[in-house]
Order: sequence, then structure tokens, then C-alpha cells
Amino acid sequence: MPLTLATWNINSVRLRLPQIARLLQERPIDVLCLQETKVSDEKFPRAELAALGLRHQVIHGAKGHHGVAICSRIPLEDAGRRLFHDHDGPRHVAARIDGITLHNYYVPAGGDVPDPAVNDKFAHKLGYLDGMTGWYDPASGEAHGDMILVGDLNVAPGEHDVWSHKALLDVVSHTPVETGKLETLRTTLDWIDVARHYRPDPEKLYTWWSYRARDWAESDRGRRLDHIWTTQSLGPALRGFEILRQVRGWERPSDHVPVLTTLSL
Amino acid sequence: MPLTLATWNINSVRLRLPQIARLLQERPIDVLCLQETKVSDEKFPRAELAALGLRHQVIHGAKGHHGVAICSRIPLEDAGRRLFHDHDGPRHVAARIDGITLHNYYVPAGGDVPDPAVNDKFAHKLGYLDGMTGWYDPASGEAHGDMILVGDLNVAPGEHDVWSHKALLDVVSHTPVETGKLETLRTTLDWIDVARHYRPDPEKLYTWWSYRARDWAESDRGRRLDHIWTTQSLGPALRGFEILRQVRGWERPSDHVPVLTTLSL
DNA sequence: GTGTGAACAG
DNA sequence: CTGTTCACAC
Repeated sequence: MPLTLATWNINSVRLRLPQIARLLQERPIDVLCLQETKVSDEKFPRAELAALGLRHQVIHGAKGHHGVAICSRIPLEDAGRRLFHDHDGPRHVAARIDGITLHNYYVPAGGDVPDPAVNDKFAHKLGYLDGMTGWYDPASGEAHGDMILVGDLNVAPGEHDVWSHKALLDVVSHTPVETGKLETLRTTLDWIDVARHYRPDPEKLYTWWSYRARDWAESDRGRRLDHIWTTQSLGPALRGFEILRQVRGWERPSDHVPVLTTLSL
Repeated sequence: MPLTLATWNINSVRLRLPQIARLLQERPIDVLCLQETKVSDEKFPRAELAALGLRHQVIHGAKGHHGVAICSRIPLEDAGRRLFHDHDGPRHVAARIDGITLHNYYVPAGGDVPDPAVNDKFAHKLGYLDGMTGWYDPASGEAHGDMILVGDLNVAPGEHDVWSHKALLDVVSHTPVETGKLETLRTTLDWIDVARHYRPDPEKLYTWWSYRARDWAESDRGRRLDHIWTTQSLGPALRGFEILRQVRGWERPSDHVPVLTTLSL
């Protein structure tokens, strides 16, 4: 049976409930992975999302910052929350669905200055990517089986994942040290980057456009920060992929748009 | 010809534009006096109010706090802004309309503790009322002719202007020192308190209900803080008076409601 | 409870 | 630019 999964940095789940409702009305989404929910677990809008059909929820949040959630029409099993460092905050949550382990991440943005010696936030981001790599390293044996990894990884890996490779080489999200670490992470299990599986280079692919642009669509200075990866074992099950660019133009949008994939299980 | 004048503490003019539109649609208001506009003069929504028919505007605002404005369908002439002390802030604006001088005030609220020795805000409030009294004192001769004085005077003068005289005797807005100073001010020119001219004691009259009440209408713990006064010379021109209590129940209401009077000029 | 600004983050 | 918290005012 087909399973459609979406990942979306929602930038406040409480403020964006109408947009989630519209998304679910327009698309047959079974599992919705959210980042930047910006709400404590007690105040998470469980009832509102259940009313939209997403009755099964695994959440990991905090007051005001970060926060991730997996919300599903079909039953899922809590598969834990990972902290790589003591001060990571709620940036990961996992669930078991149909025999697959689904990992949902919100990688630290990393601040403005791309120098870990000067900028603690950038150091944290690099350390977080290292932590992820260590976890999925086959040598550690901690994570295994059929897996899907989604989320806002806050790295645009390739030159065609940004509006200008040259202009962004020294901008956090596209520096060589970040793209190198993301590629190292991808290599651990030879993860399939589903976006590029369906839409190979040199097509430009973006999932985020800054709020600060006067006209985001006109200037189109986007970046591909939101990702869906699967283990090689799930490659044969992949049925499709889509970036819902038009959502950026909705009323009161998030600066990120939903990214979808469908698998046949 | 009849002139209908309203005073309304709007608690942010920018946030309350839909409510102003609704008020103007439901009532034939010629001149609207606002308090707590909470906006600098540069950012005052002149165009939006003009589009609602209030093309003539005299404003006196500041970023975030206080702020008054007179907005009119009929032409008016700027008649100045009064500061009684250096630190008063934008609490008064005046206009000339049809030979009448209209004064619009936002008297300081006065803080929580009704003791000027302890509470600077209360001292400021009392000083502000003294300043007004000095200005209208016939001996000073500074203000004269046909005048209307409106605004949020932040004093509920009489025992029937509060939900409980006894409970509020020690609460700022109804303490004897405040009601005494307001009566002294009223006496300067023997101002007509238009509300009580039409609706004498012991009828309860309120223009404000706290946001904090669980059910403002049910508990009905109101106070009459918003006033319309005229000089004796205008007494024969008075044609009516109304407190629009129902406005407190509108969507996203101010905690004050509009108070209206009509004159035949 | 409902506004405001300011500092922070993205 | 669009969110968050926080302190403050009413």
C-alpha cells in the first residue's frame, strides 16, 4: 500500500494550524513530520491535529524554541528522542511505522559567522552533524534496519541546492565544512537523497526562501535545507517525490515548504 | 445641522481598524476622538481612516504608549497640543470645528497604589488634573468660548459610575482625591457632564470593563472613565447621548466602548 | 487579559 | 521579515 510522508519546518505549529489543515485537504498525506514547533509538549495542539486526521503523534518540544513532531493518520510507535549533547534541545524524535524507523531532525541553524572558534552556534551545528554521523555509522551498530531520515538539516548540500553557489560559499548552510559533514553523514549508510534521486543535478531545488526578501518568488533566492533520505533497502519502494513550492505563497506562510515522498510498502 | 461626536479609548488604533470601520458603518459619526492610539505620528493610519470617511485628522502620538487623535468627516482646524509637564507625553490634542474648540484627553491611569508619596504615576495623574484645572480656570483666561472636552479621564466620578462605590473607594480611578480633583476641574467652567445630563443618578453608567474578567457582561464590574463635557453655552445645542455598551462584546474589543453625543449647531 | 517595546533567533 | 520570550502598562 502507498504511504505518503511529508516533512515541513512549520515555524510555530500553533500559529500554522490553518496552513496544516489546508495542506492536508489538498494532499493525501499519511505522516507529517514537523520541525520548529516552538511549543512545550503540554501545550502541543494534539486535539487540533487529531481533528485533522493526524491522531497518532510523537512529539518532542520545548517552550518557544526548536521542537519536532511526527503526526500520523496511521498508528505509530514511539521510537525515542536523541540528544547528542546535553544542551542540544528538542531536535530529534523517532517513530516506528510499518516496520520502518522514521527519524525526524531539526539540525541547529548555526548562527551567522561560519567559524566554530568564534561562533558557539556554528560549533554546535558541526558537533550535531558529527553526533548524527556517529550514530548511523555501521561500526556503532546503534541504528539499523529500514530507515527514513527527514527534517530541516539546515544544510544545502550541492551547488544546485542554492540560488548561487558562489555567493553562498561563505554563508552558513552552504560552507564546505557543513556540506562536507552532511555528505559524511549521508555516506554512513549510503542514504538515498530522495530529492536528487528523482530530480538530479543540475536542476535547481529549493525548500526555503527567506522572509526578508521583498518578493521571494521573483528573486527566487532559495536553498534546499529540508531533506528526505532513505536507506538503500527502501529504494525499491520509492514511488515519488515533490516540493510544494506554492505553499510559500499562502497566507502567513512558513519560510519553509513541505517536502513529500510516497513509498509502496 | 446635527453633529455627532464620539470618544473612544481604542487601545491601539492600528489593531482596531476593523472595529472602527464597523462603528462607522453602524453609526453616523461625524467626529471621532480616540485615545491610546499607541502609534507615532509617522505611522498613524491616516490613509486607512480617510478611506473610512474620516479625511480630516489632528493627531498627537508616540511610539507604543498613550496617543490621541481627532478624526473627522467635516473639516477641522488644528488647535494645538497641550503639555502641562515636560514628561506628560502625548495626552491632549485640540481642534476647531464649526466655531467650537474640541479638547481630547487621555489622563494618566495612575498606577496601582493610590498614594502620590509612594507612586510616581499617581502623583503624575493628580498633577495632570491640576494642570487641566489651571488651564480652564477663568482667572487664567487661557481657554474660553464654546468648548467640548472629551476623553478617557481615567476617573469614575460618582458612586453610580462604578459597580461598587464601597469596593472601589481605595482603588485608583475612584479615590476621593481623584474624584475631588475631577469635580474641581468640572467646576472651573461649570462644565456640563453630558452623560449625567441625560442619564442622572442613580442609574449605573459604565464605559469600561476590565479585560481580566472571565465574563465582563455577566459580572458587569464596569466603571465610567470616558466622558463628554460641554461648556454651558452649548447646553441648548445638546440633542442626545449614548454609551455603546454592545461594542465591548465585539470581536477583539477595546476594554473601553465608544461614548456618543449629538449637538444641533 | 490584551496591548506595547525590546532582545533574540531564524 | 516573522516568529519567540520577557517586562511593562492598563
